[in-house]
Amino acid sequence: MPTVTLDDVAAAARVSRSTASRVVRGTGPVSAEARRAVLAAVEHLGYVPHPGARALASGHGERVVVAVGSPSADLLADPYVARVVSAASRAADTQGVGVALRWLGLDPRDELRRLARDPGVGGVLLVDYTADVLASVPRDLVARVAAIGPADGRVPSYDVDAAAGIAALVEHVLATGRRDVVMVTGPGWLPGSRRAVDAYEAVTRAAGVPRRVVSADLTTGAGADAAREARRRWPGVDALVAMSDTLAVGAMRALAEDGVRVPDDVAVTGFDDQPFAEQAGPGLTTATHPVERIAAAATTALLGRRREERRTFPSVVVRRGSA
Amino acid sequence: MPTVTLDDVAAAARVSRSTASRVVRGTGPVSAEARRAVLAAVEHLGYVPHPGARALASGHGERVVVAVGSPSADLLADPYVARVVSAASRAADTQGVGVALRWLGLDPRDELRRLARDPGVGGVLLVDYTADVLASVPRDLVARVAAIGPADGRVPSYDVDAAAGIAALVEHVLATGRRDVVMVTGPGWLPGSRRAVDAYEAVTRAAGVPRRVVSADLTTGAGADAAREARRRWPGVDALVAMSDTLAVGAMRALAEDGVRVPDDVAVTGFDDQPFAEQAGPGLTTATHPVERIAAAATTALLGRRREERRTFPSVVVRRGSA
DNA sequence: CACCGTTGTGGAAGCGTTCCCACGCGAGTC
DNA sequence: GACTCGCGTGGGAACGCTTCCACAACGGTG
Repeated sequence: MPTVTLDDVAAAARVSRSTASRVVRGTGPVSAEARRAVLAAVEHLGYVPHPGARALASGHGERVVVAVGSPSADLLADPYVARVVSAASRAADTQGVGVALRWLGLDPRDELRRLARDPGVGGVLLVDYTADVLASVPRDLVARVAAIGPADGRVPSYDVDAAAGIAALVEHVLATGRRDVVMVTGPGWLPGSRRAVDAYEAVTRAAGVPRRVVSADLTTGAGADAAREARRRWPGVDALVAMSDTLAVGAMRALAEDGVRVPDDVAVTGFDDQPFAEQAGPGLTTATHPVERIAAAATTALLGRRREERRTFPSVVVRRGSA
Repeated sequence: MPTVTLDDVAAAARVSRSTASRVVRGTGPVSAEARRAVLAAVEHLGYVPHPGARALASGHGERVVVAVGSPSADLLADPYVARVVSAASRAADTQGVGVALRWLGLDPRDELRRLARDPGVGGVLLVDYTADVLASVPRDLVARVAAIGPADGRVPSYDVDAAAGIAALVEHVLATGRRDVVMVTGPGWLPGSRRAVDAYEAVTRAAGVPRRVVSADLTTGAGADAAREARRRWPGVDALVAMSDTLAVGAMRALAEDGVRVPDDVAVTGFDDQPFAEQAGPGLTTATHPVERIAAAATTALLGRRREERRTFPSVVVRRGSA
């Protein structure tokens, strides 16, 4: 089974290799007719660009590096990161390239510079980053970076529509008659935290109910603490809207230990629809976070050198027992 | 910063590019003097071979493919697979290579042949495979394959010492006075199932208590069903030893719904020590499964072309509330 | 002393792309 | 009608490496 090259495609389409290359990469001026012929040939011959050759000629490489930008290395073992890597690996496989996982460390700027210089790196997928990290992306790397999560305009962003998801959850809770809804948000350095709070505030303001926010790290322990803090500060609380399932499960645990019934006394919602959300206590009401689709889209875009400003993926509410 | 090429190295060492290449790859006859000069130049200039150029010229790349051998594609999204991919990606990154994820599909033999032929593939990590898949590894691929899990002698195996882990759990349960211990094992096609049962049988036989086994798919639903089946068939059951945390959590759920108290009426143990094991009901007693370490070791061995027959990693019991 | 294999070496031809440059061509401008 | 302009196109030189081949120098063999 001899490998199909761009020359084969060009010959089949009766154009030059240059034109075939332009069509495949989607750059430069090409007549509609030539484009059609080339695409047909690609389809027919089953052409797949050779990543090595591409890397060699273009000067920048093939590997996709999933770069974890959190200040701590713990998140490298995080299930969320694992899902991103896994989905990216699957998407990369179809293009004949591989994925690597790296922690940006304590000096992200430096590590990003190294990434930009590495001839083997075709693209960088940013995960769990701070605004700081986003700003340290070197200019010459920007074209090869995609952020999994919110971003400013400089770096393209692939993200769940968390604002809509959180808003829908808050509305759901209000629709069931709750009036004292506390938002449990993430740490301040996480860009998503701000966004979640904004969505929550918009809905609660419109509904004329009070706005109450507590902040916590994204662990079950912190979720438990947050639930207790909320009940202490606002004894009348009848709903807890958490920014993540992890937080929510922690909160439910604390409530159960304190003899508070879920959802009868306090409704609880999470976010992400992780596998354990289904297994937790009464079943956690949450909103989906299509991590796999997001990571796959970002990877494909990166490898295709297609540039998109931002792309958001819908989040839908999953009703279970907890709210 | 211009990239350092092999020509630069050759020039600095006052030899030809050919000789420099021989030294770098460690092949072919080279005088001691030339070798020394080249290595010094490599060191001094900070030379790193361009993986793309290498792949292009040599015809074969070095990507590591994580191949999922289960009959169903669902397991591609499995957290276990995600952990393997994630750890492999991290290990691969240190060697400057990438990892791809692929499902072997309904005809694993065919897909494995394709992998063997693919010039971009440096190694294959087998995951979630049947004995069948193991046997279909083509001869010329064997040297580039490692199995994450049990294996026959043909393919090197990197695996947790599940037998010891299960045995320790059964012993722990017996030590707390249980006498009617049911093993909940996985589906027959999974090589690990057999092993778990063997370990269970050895310990129960030695202790002179009855041997009782039910089999189930590795889902919470199946775990719930298995728990009910066990109680129906053996009403006096006072302990459930499951082959995985997922199974155990499902079992606990069914028991709770049926009004059976854990651990007072029935003790439950899992295996894997997954994150949710801590959060489940009374906290799941389980045994560790160092997936990350296993995957990392297998990847490193594969890339270093080091061949090991098999390597097992210890599993230790984690005591929580359920047993 | 012609012949041989062995050992170290350099030259050069690719590998499959991208990208720069030059070319032809028709439509506008003076 | 000679001129620029822009578009679509093709040619060809890289890109950094591996690998094949040729060759020189050498000691050993008939």
